[in-house]
Amino acid sequence: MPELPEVEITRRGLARHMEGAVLDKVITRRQTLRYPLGANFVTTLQGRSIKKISRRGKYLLIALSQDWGLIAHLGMSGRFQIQPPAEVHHTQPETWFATKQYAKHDHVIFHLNTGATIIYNDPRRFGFMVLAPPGTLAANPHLAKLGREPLDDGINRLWLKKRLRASKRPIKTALLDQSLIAGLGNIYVCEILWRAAISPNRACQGLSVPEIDRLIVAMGEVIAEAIAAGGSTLQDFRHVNGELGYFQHRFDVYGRAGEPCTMKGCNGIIQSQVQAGRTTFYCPKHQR
DNA sequence: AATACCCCCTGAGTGC
DNA sequence: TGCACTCAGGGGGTAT
Repeated sequence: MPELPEVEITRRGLARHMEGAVLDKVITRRQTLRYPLGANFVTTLQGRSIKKISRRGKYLLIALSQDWGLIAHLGMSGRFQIQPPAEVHHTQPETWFATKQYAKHDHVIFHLNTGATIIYNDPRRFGFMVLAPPGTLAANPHLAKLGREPLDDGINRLWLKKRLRASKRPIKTALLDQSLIAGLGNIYVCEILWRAAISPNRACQGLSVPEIDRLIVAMGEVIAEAIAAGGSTLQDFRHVNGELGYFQHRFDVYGRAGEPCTMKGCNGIIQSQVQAGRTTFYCPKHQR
């Protein structure tokens, strides 16, 4: 489930098959996900070409012809699936669409001029898609307040120190704050703090410069490794079921309450606690 | 201004 | 086998 690495893997898969293609037909099987798709959703998208797919935090940004944009968020359970081109699309398109069987929670379907089909499935419907009229993408309320990207070199010791200096809240909560750093979620925040050997309960303003440095290094490593792990599973849709964004990745601390800590030289036991309504996993022995 | 809480929704897992 | 209950990786609105 989607944090920055999963969204990035999804982005790469979608980009490979959607960039340069035209949205021949768009089907909405319900009018509302987290938010209403809008009355102009289908009519605006159909016939438009896809120029580029990028990512900001956990948001997918789909740039379309005539400068329109589509912002997509996967929420907790959103997935994109790519289906290979089917010959029948071209010979009998209307029959094919009329008889097509969709899975439960397949909400939005994009049929491309390449013959490929992209299906958005989201059981919980915390995800959403919103159109951005020409020129409005950067100012969109969902994106305007996002913080820095974890893999950008814009995150450095001075900047982070300054942002944490005045805050009494726990570092765990701060790392989940999308207006500080965009893209981290509960799993990877736990992993980052574990690797940086910093307790999730530490107040932001009490972190030393060496600790902030460790945090920055751990953040870069954990996120880059997760993307690499996902990238290695990303295969051509002709050979797999086309599921994007989910991959086998072993976590060091998340979900491991009661298990021995695997940090080298540590013999602690992983604990869990609830912070700001979210479960935190950590090793009380080496995370200080 | 910063922070804490509650809510949206379905499915998977657990215990009885 | 069924039922009740808890929990889930996100974000936004509101209250303090």
